[in-house]
Formats: sequence, C-alpha cells, structure tokens
Amino acid sequence: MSVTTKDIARICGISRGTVDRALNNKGRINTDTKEKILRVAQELGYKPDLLARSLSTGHTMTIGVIVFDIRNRYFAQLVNAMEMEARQNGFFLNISLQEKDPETEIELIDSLVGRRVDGIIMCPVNKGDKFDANITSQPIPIITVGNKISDGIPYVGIDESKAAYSAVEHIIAKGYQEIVFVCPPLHDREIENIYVHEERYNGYKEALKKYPAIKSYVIRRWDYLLKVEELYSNAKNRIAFFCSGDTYALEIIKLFRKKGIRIPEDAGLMGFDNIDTLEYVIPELATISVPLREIGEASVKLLINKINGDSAVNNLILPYHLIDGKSL
Amino acid sequence: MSVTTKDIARICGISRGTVDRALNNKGRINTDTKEKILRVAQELGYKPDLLARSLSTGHTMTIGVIVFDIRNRYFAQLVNAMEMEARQNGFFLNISLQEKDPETEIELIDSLVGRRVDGIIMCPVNKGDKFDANITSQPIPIITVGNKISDGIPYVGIDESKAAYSAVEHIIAKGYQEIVFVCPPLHDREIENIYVHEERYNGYKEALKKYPAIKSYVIRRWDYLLKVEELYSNAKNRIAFFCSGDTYALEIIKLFRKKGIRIPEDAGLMGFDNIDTLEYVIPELATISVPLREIGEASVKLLINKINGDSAVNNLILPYHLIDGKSL
DNA sequence: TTGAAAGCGCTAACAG
DNA sequence: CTGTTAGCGCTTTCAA
Repeated sequence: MSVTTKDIARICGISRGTVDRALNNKGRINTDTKEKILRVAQELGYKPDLLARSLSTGHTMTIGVIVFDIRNRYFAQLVNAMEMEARQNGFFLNISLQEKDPETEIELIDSLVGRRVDGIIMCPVNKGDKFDANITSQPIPIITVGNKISDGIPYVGIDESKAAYSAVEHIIAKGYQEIVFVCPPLHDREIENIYVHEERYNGYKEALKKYPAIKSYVIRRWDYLLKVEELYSNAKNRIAFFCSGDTYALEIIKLFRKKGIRIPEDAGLMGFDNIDTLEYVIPELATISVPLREIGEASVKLLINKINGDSAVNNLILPYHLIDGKSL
Repeated sequence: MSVTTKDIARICGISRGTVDRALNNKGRINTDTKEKILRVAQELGYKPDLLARSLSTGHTMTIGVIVFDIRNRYFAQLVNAMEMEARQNGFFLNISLQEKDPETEIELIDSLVGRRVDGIIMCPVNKGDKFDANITSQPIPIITVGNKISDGIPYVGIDESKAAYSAVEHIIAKGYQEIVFVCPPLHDREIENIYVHEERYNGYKEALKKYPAIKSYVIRRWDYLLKVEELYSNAKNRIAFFCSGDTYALEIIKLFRKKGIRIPEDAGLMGFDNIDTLEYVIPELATISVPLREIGEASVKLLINKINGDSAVNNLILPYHLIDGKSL
C-alpha cells in the first residue's frame, strides 16, 4: 500500500532503527545519513502510520467525547470549544453521541476505550453505583461535564444550585409574587442522570424557603406548555416562569406570542444556559450565562493533565453570571 | 496493562488462534472449548484492542469529518446526522474543525489519513488544481459536502444555483422591484472555496437576466450591514434583501429591529439554508430549505459504499424546497 | 553512530 | 477442530 520506514531503510541501505531516529530526531545520528533519509522520505511521500505508532507507544493522542447530541446548542458550543483546545495541544477528538440512551452510552465508552483513546470527557446519562464502578474501573481517565456521576469522578461546571438560587432572588426582586419552575427533565429523574437540573431545582427550593410568601409551582412534564398556559390563566398575581434551560423558555416565548401574552407585561420569563440562539430572539431573555467555552477548554486541559498523570485536581467550578435581559 | 487474547490462551491452555476463533465466531471450533474461552474472557473482562485489530485488518471502521466549525448551525445539523448514520452502520466519526484555515485543512487531512480512517467527508475551504491533486492522490475515498472541489471528486448537496434562481423568481412574484443579493463570502472568492455561494450567486444572476426591469445590487463585504442600511435608505421602490445564508438574514433582522424598519412592510427579506434557529425568530423568514439531515445521511451512505468499493455514483443532488415565511 | 531483534495485540494462512 | 507462524508498521532496547 503506502510507503513505510522499511521501504526507506531498504532504499537507503540502512536499518529501520536508524530511519526512525532520523524521522524523529532521536538519539545521535550522522548528519549525512539523516539528511539522506529525510530526503528519500520526502521524495517517496512518506507518511507515518499513526495507528502502528499508537500500538507501539501506547497512546493515541486522542480524546473521546460523549454527549447527548450536537444539534443542541449547549453541546455544540461546548464541543466546539473542546475541539479547538484539544487540537492546540496536539490531540484529536473522537466525538460520539448517545442521544440520551443509557445502553448506547455504555457501548460507546467500551468502544472508545477499545480504540485506546487516552481519556474521555462525557456528559453522562447513566448514574448510580454500578455505573460509577464502571467508570472508575476504566483504564483511562474520564471526566464529566454537565451531569455529575459522583464525587469521586472529576467534574467541570458551575455551581448550578447557587446560580438557580440567585436567579430566584433576582426574579423576586423584580416584584413577582408567583414563580413557576419549568423543569421537564425532573420527569425522568428515576431513569436518567439529570444532575444539572436537580441542582438547579435544589437552588430554586432553597431560595423559596427564604420567601414563604411567594407562591410556587414546579412543572415536571414534557408537555409543559399545557401546564404553563393553565397556570398563567389561573394566576392571581404577577407570575414569572423560571425555566431550567433556555430551550424551554424559547418554546414558551413562541406559545405566548401565539396567545398574545406579553412578556414581561403579562408574565415574566427567565431561562438558564445563555445559548447563542438567544442573540436573535425577542424579547431579550433574562438567563444565567453558563461559560460553555471556558468549560470546554478547562475540561480538555484538566483531562490532558490527568493523562499526563500530573493533576490531583478533581472538580473545577467556574463562575457563571446573571443576565438581566428584558423578559422580567 | 489490560487482558489480551494471550492471557486467555494461557489460562485456557490453548493457542491464541483458537481464542480468536471463539471470540469472533469464525471457522469450526469445538463447542466446549468455545464456551470455556468465552467464559474466561467474560470473567477477565476482556476487551479487544481495536487499534491492534485495525493494524492487522487494515481498516478502522472510522470516518473522518472535516468542517468549518460546529457552532455554525449548518454544520451542527449536518454532522449530527452523519454521526447517527455512521454509528448505525458500525462506523465511528472522527470530527475535526479547520475554522476556514486552508493550512489547517491540509494538516487535518494528513492527520486523518495517518490515523487510517477508512474515508473522509469534508466541506473544503481549499480549492484549485493543486488541492484537487492532493485529494485525488490520497489512498482513501474522500467526498465533499457544501463546497465542491471539482467534478472528479464526489459531492453531495442540492442544486444551489437552481434554488437561488427560484428564490429570486419568488421574490419578484411578490412585487419587489429592487433586489439586493447579500453575499459576504464573495469577498473571499479568490482565496477560499466558496462554491455554494458562487452557485447561489450564479442562480441569482441568471434569474435577473430574465427580468431586466428589476434593479439589482450585490453586497460582497463582511461589513454588509452598513451597506444594507444605505441601500435601504436610498431605495426608490419596494426593496428586498436576498441573503445567501440565514445567518446574514438574522443579523439584518436585528439591524432592522433596532432601526424600526418593518419586515416585510418596509423591506422584504429572504434567507437560505433554513437553519433551525429560525424556529424561534420573528418574523418567520422566507428561505430555502436545505435538507441537511438527508445530506448528512446520504454522504455517509455514499462514503461507506465507496469504502466497500461498490459505488460508481459520484454526485448526489437532493431536492430542496422553498419556504414562504412572512418576511416577504 | 548504527544494526538486530523483540514487542505492541490482533488476524490470517497453512499445517497438522 | 486446533496449533504454529508470520505479519501489520512503528518504537525501543541492547549490542556492536
């Protein structure tokens, strides 16, 4: 097929070992032979077989990534940042999507490990002790992003709960007397890892404890729009909907637009994530800005450190910030 | 490190060859020994080293993908579809981003080939004979999507020029007397592969030939918003802006919103691509729907066929359709 | 400074 | 039905 070090060795009338030394500037080597080897390699259009090299050296310079899907803005931004950071460090990305299917996720991990990626960054959909043990027993470092598995497994993200807490305070400061927490993923809490959303929910609950006068309701269904409409109709006071993800808020904007409900005059709205779609949407959505680029970069850096065996750091909590917008 | 077929062989007191046959149901093998081998493999938690297998078999079951970036909705949707289709066929995706940098692109191709991917799908930023030769000389099949390199290299897409042609007719049918073609990429036509945009431009020009009474202007600058505003102010008749990508249209929507220019009352607007962001944007944008999912799937299928050596097909032109929207 | 040989883990061809 | 052997292309000792 293509040209190998063996060919070069044969043509130059020397051994493969020497060719290798020339090609990778290693060890002492005669300048003339080195030049000759490089010239021949050049002429023949030699390209190293990275697969064979990996088999021999034991590392592939590849990072495996497993996320839900990348049509999702959240992951598209995250993975884009990861790819750039990885490439700058000489690593490749092996991206695979589990589409929230637990079994696919397990298969993908095995598959990536089988391909000898040097480490994995994932947003897990599985959870629980058995899965925890699976991850821990893998021969390569694995770190999580978005959803957390357990304290033992490295995680990069923001303080979701605190962010949600501050969001609620912000809403209340705007004078709303009823707050609805829109969090469809809670519906799947038994079967899926929905760490982020649970944390956001915790922050929400925590904040409301401080304000017993505020009326509160939590939506945990995927047909949340029906409930949103109903709650809006029955509201006796100023009501705000706090969504545990911008995408839900976007759907509510569409709904309200259709129904002629004005934001924020008739109802307040707040999202979470600050996905880039918001840039083009009216009204400007109040939201929590999750630093996706920074999370992507930091997770790659952390993983590379772990791969090199020189990082004791486990959790990286980055700063978020609240965006006021015009929807409250 | 981890357990290999050699370990299994040793423990079962048989040869590696037999272990291999058991593990991959190949050739005739005694049922008892097979069971024993499988049991031991199971107990030891044997996972095949796919790298070694690839080195031996000569294929990696991996498809390399090179696109601009995946924050871009166009590519996010495209790549997402590719990943799903590939996985269903037992292939992995190796995604890398060139960020429109020609040199990075060349490096990425070499790198993917070096990693022995079985084939590549790319949206090229390079063009010209030299690049064409580079691609053709690679030892694996490469197909293009989005931008085309030459007729010799397989391409999957829509008839961009015809689509633009019909868009212009549609705009004219709505009674507009001035049309502005907003196509910033034309600015880079000398240095970059902007095939799609050139084709759209060709369709635009072709259509206008039929309507000599229509006043036309083409914007080829990245600070297009300035020019858009100027042309709008100077317009004597009903004017429409036809963008060669939805993202430009989205920016114009933002601009007009700020300036209080109403769409479509004061100016018409049409996009191209039908990216999913549009779903949440007001007004509903008239656009051309490019079947990204289908293109992604078809390109993967075509590539796999090429990898298996059984496809003579080169170009695949899929149907687009025009979306009327409320912006004209 | 260079050569020879062994090894990474798996597959495949050929004997037995 | 099973064992042996060679080989994929590169790296890495250890001698020379």
